[in-house]
Amino acid sequence: MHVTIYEVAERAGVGIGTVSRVLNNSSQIAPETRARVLKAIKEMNYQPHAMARNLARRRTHTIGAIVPFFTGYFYVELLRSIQAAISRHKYDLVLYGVDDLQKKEHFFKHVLQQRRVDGVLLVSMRLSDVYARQYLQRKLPLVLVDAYHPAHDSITVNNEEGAYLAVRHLLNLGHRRIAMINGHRDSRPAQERQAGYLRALQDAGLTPAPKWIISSDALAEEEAAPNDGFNKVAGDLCMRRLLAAGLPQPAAVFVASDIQAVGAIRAILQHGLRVPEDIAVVGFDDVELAELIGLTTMKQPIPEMGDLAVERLMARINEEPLSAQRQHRFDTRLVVRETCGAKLKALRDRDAVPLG
Amino acid sequence: MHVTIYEVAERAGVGIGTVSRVLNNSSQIAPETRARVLKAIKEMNYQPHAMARNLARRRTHTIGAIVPFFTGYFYVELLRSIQAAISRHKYDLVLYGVDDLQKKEHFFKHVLQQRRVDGVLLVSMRLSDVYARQYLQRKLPLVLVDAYHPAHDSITVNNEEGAYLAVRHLLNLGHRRIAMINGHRDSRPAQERQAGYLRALQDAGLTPAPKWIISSDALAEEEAAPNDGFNKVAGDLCMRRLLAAGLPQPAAVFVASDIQAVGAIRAILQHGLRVPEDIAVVGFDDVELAELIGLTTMKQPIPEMGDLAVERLMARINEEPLSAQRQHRFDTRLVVRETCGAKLKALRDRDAVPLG
DNA sequence: GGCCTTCTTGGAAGGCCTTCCACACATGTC
DNA sequence: GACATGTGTGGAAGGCCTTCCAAGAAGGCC
Repeated sequence: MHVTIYEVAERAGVGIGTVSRVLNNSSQIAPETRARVLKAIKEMNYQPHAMARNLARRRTHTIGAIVPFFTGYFYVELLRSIQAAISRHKYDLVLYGVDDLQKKEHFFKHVLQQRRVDGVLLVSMRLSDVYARQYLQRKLPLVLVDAYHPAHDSITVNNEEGAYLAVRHLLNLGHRRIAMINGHRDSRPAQERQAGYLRALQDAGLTPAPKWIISSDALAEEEAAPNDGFNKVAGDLCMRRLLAAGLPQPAAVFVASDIQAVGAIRAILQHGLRVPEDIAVVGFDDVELAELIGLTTMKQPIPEMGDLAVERLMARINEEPLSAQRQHRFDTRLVVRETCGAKLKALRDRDAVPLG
Repeated sequence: MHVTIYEVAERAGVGIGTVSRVLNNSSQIAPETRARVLKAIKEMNYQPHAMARNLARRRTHTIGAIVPFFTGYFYVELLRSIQAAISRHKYDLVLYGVDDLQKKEHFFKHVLQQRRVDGVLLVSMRLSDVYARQYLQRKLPLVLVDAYHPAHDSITVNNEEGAYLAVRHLLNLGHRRIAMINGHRDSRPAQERQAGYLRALQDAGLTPAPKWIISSDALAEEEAAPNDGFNKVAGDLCMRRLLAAGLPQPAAVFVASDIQAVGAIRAILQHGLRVPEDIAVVGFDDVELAELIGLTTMKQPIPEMGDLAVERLMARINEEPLSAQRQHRFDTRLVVRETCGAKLKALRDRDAVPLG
């Protein structure tokens, strides 16, 4: 039914090996022969059968991405850059969307064992030592993005420092009563961001108030959406708790993700308070959404992370000798918009009558 | 290196055919034999080689999705439901993200010719007759989502009616000066939405003002982002044009996509006007974002569309005799939030002293 | 002319599975 | 006992490519 390499070979009056060599433009072929083969290929509209190639080459020309698919924006933007980079390398991208963290093991296994892919990108998910070892054993290249394991390449962000800078910014604006809303603290980024928050307060000589650190894992299962807690509902609920915690109220909140910040802002407004006048808000991620709503936040270089992840993975797949460092950590950058009140303050300061 | 079916067969003391039959739990196998084979499989941690299976079965157990990847939210949400549905069918999803409409042909060809996938979902992209025919010829199942071609299955939304209802809603609120902002009008949804807008005005006895119908294709190439024009920048620029068109100003705008509406709203605010008091806005799509910013919009049943698309595709792949209808058209539903001013009006109406 | 290289080419083997045909055996029927 | 039927199994063929080995042809050298 479909044209095969045998038919092409026959038509071109050559052997199948020759056709294959033309296809993979390998080694030396007489220019005249190559032309004949190419002509036959064109005339018969021949396309090699991808599966057969994969089998013969022991390469699938495909990479798999295991991505949490519940939250949204951050992953989407990452996925976009990953997809673009992979496409540049002429690889296919198989997407394994994990909509429930319970199922992630299934995908780990699936990808690992069926040899459908040449390499794997694992996004924002904890890799257990068991699987870390298995991937190494099977020599299946693996790059972690927004996640970390000492035995594998990883692309992360300096979460601790980012959180530190975010809180520092709020401190510089004169705030002292600064709360924090976090995702589930079993994730590494959540832990690191909290550490940064604490360090910033301590460096400023402030004592963090436990009741002002609210994580979505503190919420009842049914309340917060499940999974990693980095979602709008969790942000909303955490903020309500914070507001219900009694006076004095925090004057500012550092929220560990933009999407939670959206929920938190809504809760503040519904409580009859204003952002940033009554409560200033700084988020983390800088997803597109943040710009739309004027959220001050820490920018993660999402496209760069995706790009680098793919480059690393390709290098592993092609067994290029890699430059020493296997772990890359990007810095974050403060993006000042409306919700932190900095612009408002600048206006006021300008208009204020100098006392001196 | 890897365990093969031969080794399993040897260990279990059976033939390879038997192992294969156990693997595909096909036909009758003596329970005792099956148990022996399963035991061997387990002991050797055997996993069949996906590529070899694919080659032998002439099935890839993979479906491809060609999705425009530049705009964002609508596609993401669709993709999420597609991914979930595919995963339920134990299929893999290969994602072809088209970041530039110029490249779409490349993917059409790629998918078509290399037989990497058992079926294709084509999202929001026009399918030329040439490719429509080629897909039929090669018997590669194809389902269009948010796109239409008479020769293939398609899942669409009643855009004309949706737009009609949106404008009707604005009319009901008492508005007469209603403008429209659209995406590139070479896309079918854009055309249909415009048709609905015009019909609503005409039904109300109003004459549409050409200068109040602004499409992103009217913008200079460099200004608007490229591709389909359904994006924030285009929305912003179109709105500016509208405001620059002189008095009287429109009192309401129907925007053909939520993401453009976001841009439009920003333009309105920056122009010193208020939403909805000075200009009411209604969007189209109801992406998550819409809820976040309180945008009144026409809801497309995005998850249902993704689900149905996959079901249809699976039915085609499995050559199930399909129920007659190949084209499915979902209805849209008005979701009233803040930007249309309906809630505001309701408040006022309640507080107003009855004149009678 | 004889021998050695260097190009270029053909095609078998191999990658790992599914499927189909054939066969062995058990059971049932008259 | 002869035959039909049904059940369970083995393994060759086939799916379509890449790769490697062998070998023919052509050219160079003494």
